[in-house]
Parts: sequence; C-alpha cells; structure tokens
Amino acid sequence: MTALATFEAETRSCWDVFRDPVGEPDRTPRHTIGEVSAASGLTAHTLRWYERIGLLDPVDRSASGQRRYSDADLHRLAFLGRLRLTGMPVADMLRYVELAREGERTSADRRDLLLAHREAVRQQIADLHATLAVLDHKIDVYNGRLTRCAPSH
Amino acid sequence: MTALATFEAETRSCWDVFRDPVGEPDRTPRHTIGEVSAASGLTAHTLRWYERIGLLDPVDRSASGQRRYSDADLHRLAFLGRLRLTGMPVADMLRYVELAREGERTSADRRDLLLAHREAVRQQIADLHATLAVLDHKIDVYNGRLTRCAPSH
DNA sequence: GGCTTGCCTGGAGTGCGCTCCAAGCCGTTA
DNA sequence: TAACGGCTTGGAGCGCACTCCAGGCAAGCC
Repeated sequence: MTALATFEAETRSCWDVFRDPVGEPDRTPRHTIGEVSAASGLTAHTLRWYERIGLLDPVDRSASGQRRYSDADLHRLAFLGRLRLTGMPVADMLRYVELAREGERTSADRRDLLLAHREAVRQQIADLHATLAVLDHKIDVYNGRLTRCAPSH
Repeated sequence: MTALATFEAETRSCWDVFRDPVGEPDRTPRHTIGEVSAASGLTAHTLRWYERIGLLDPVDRSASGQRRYSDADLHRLAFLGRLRLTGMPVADMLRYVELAREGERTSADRRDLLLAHREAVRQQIADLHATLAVLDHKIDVYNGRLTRCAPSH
C-alpha cells in the first residue's frame, strides 16, 4: 500500500499532483518551470518571483542550473495558490510561510492566520451570493421576463 | 401606496437607501459626500474619482458647490459597489454605465455583460468553497483533531 | 554548424485602483 | 472675529502584484 502510494506519487504528472495534492509528497526534483507554470496557471515569471521573495524555498536545480520542482514544492504551491486565489495578500502568505519555517512552536499562530482567512473567505462567499441574487434579478429584467420592478439602469 | 412609497423614500436615511436600494428612487439631491462615504464604505476621494471617470453622472450641487447625492445616485452606487466588490474591473463597470447611457438599444449588450459577470461570480464561489474545505481540514489538523493526514506545512 | 526552444539573471517597468496633497471656500459655533 | 470641520479642485503619488527586458547559456534536432 505504501509502496503503491510511493510508486503512484513518482509517476503522477505535474498537472495531476498540482490539481490533487494529497498524501506524502515525493521530494525528487523533476518538474520544469514550464510544466509547473502550465499546471498552476502562474507564469514562470511569477514562480521565480515567489521564490525570490521567499514564498517558496529555493528550488532544486538540474546540472545546467535549471529549476526542477518536486511534488512537495507543488503541494505548497497549490496551497499558496488557493490562498492567493481567494484574496490573501502576498504579505500574509509570506508571513504564514515564515512561521512554518520556524517549526512546530508557531503552529498556533499559523492556525490563527488560517482562521482569519477562513472568516474572510466566508464573507466573500456571502457577498458573492448577495450579488448573484441581484444579477439574477437584473438579467431577468433584461430578458423581459419581469417588466415590473424594472431597474433604473 | 405610491404616496406612501414616495414619502418613505424621502425620509429614508442615506445608509438605509444604500443598504436596501429598492423601488423607484427619489431624485432630490440631499446626501452629502460624507454621508455617502460612510454608508457605502467608499472614501470621499473614491466617490469623486468615480464621478470624474464617468462611473457616476455629474452629481447635483448645493448653492455653495458641494455635492448632494440623490437616492437614485445611491441606487446606482450600490449596484456598482456590488460589481466592484465581486471583482469586476472598473473598466468593465464603465463600459456597462456607458452602454446604459446610450439607452434602450444597448440592453442586450448590458445583459451579456452581466451574464459574463455572473459566470465569473459563480466561478469565484466555487473556488472559495474548495478553499474553505482545505482551510477547514488544515485548521482541524492544527487543532490536533487529526494527527493522521497531517500537512507537510 | 546553425537554428530553435526553454530557461537563467537582476533590475526596471506596468496596470490597476485608489489615495493624497496643497491651497482654498463655506457655514456654523464660541 | 476667529476657529473649526467639511467640502472643493487638478494633478501627483502610492502600494500591490506582477510583468517584462536584455543578454546569455544549454540541450536537442536538421
């Protein structure tokens, strides 16, 4: 079972690992920056920049100096990508990563950071749902289904 | 009923009108920029800037030249604020407003714009829910409820 | 050998959405 | 009369998150 999991981890494509980052990640460096860019939707520029500012640990290099990302890198990147996509500022992501680097004793701080972000996410969901209702209504009006209650614009 | 509605519209506070912009809006200019700022959460700077770039029609002025927003202004502002809050770029909002100024013949274009934004909103909601699941899981781990399946960071 | 493709670097540049500045006017309160 | 708070303007400035540039290296293929 463990052997199988390891085998699968080693053979999963960059795209697959990024999309579904579960289990113990492999640490062998094998994905090029182009592959990671395609899988993550981040540009190669952005990936290098994330590394430069410390969001990612220094990535392993091939013999000729090119980056080779491991599955573990992809796992972290997938999580950071989710935080970013849901509106966490890069500065906060950086704080989270730096806390993580300090080890076990900062876990309460990290949890609090995630708790705060969870609240922000819930708020965003509420805002989006409220807006969805407004949009549905207006679109109905534009479709001519509701001539009463017409919007002023 | 209409008389009552009109009466109520004239006596509702800036805050109330902004929060619940329903019915035929009154067009008498009566809210100061400070009131609108407090009600909308937008700074006075931003309100003036929105007007300057054409998101809002030129606002009525008091005898001494100060802005006085009508309920109709608040209605538009509330809608624009929702679009903005849910990630529509200012340029797209501007396009919507400019189409609206051209009158009835652009209503199909406006509807399409809102349809596109509705899809974007739905996508955001999906992203947020997916992230919420990840956050819930990680927070559980940090709370020590799940020692198995621990994250790498 | 020559061409193409992909990647490397530090540092400068860009686009967006505000945000602020300086100088001044108006109306109210003391 | 003087101070104060709120408002006015055009234009400059700012913070964020990338995004790109110039110049160069390395590997693969015809």
